[in-house]
Amino acid sequence: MDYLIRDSEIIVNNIVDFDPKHILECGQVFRFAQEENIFKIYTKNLFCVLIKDKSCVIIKTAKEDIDYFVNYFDLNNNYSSIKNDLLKIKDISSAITFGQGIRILNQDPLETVISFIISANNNIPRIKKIIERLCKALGAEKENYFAFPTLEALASVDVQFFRDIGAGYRADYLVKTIKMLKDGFDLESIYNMPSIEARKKLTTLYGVGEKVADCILLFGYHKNDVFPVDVWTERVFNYYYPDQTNISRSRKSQKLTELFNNYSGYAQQYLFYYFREIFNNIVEDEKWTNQKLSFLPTLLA
DNA sequence: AACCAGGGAAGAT
DNA sequence: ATCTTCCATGGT
Repeated sequence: MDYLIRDSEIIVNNIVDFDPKHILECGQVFRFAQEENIFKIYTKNLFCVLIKDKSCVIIKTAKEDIDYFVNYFDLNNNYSSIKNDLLKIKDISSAITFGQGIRILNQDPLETVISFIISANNNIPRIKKIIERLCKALGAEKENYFAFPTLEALASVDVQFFRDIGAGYRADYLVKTIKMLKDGFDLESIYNMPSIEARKKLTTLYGVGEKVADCILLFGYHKNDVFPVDVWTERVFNYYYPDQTNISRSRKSQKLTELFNNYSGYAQQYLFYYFREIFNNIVEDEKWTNQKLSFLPTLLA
């Protein structure tokens, strides 16, 4: 076991497979704050603090929420073994080394659905602000933060509310989807569905297309056999398959899923995180050689 | 089929 | 400093 529980703390010893920075920056979660080596994470109506030490990470939370966070951080999943299996499929060792501390969180389905509708065609700083305002306006007030709103609270407001918190044209999608959820769309039933069927059901929600559905399946339901393709992972695909850059995103996602099977979600996270970072830093970073830069034309195609 | 609909970050001029 | 581009979905 890579962790132990002591009172109201979880101590994670294997920090090769657990890095708060990697976990929080790989695009799966929006409610967190970082200061030095302290990370605050808000999820559903719960809260925890991560303290990064030399050789361990300490997760502090309320004693009664320990079990929730063991599951939330996916602590009973062996990421060393996942990485090992991934490398047998394709040599993505640089991506795995770069984002070695990534874990796929087990997030609340309702929060994931609402958050990723907001995420569509949007940037992370703005997504975070919209969700913050949403929680502040409709979430239960806790000691130092606001919980994510319940479905009932979400259903109590109108389109103008979502416009006012900055959701833009996604306001309509949110109102319509929340009404569907209120009218009996069963988020729990998704857990037991095969991914293909689950995706079909999720895309009937307003504002949920294929990419958003895949994010919900991966981050809200831990379905590992989906590969969300956004602008960054499309560049990953174009890099590996320079002769197929013109096929649709949907086909690209399908091809990547065929390649990685049940490891698709993990592969997506390592590859997304690595390619986004290297591309963002590539121009100003002088240590990148011409040889390493040579893949850029296909990467950007 | 091509375009638009918030808006803020980030790059370009 | 100000302009332009980016972003995923659904409707026209």
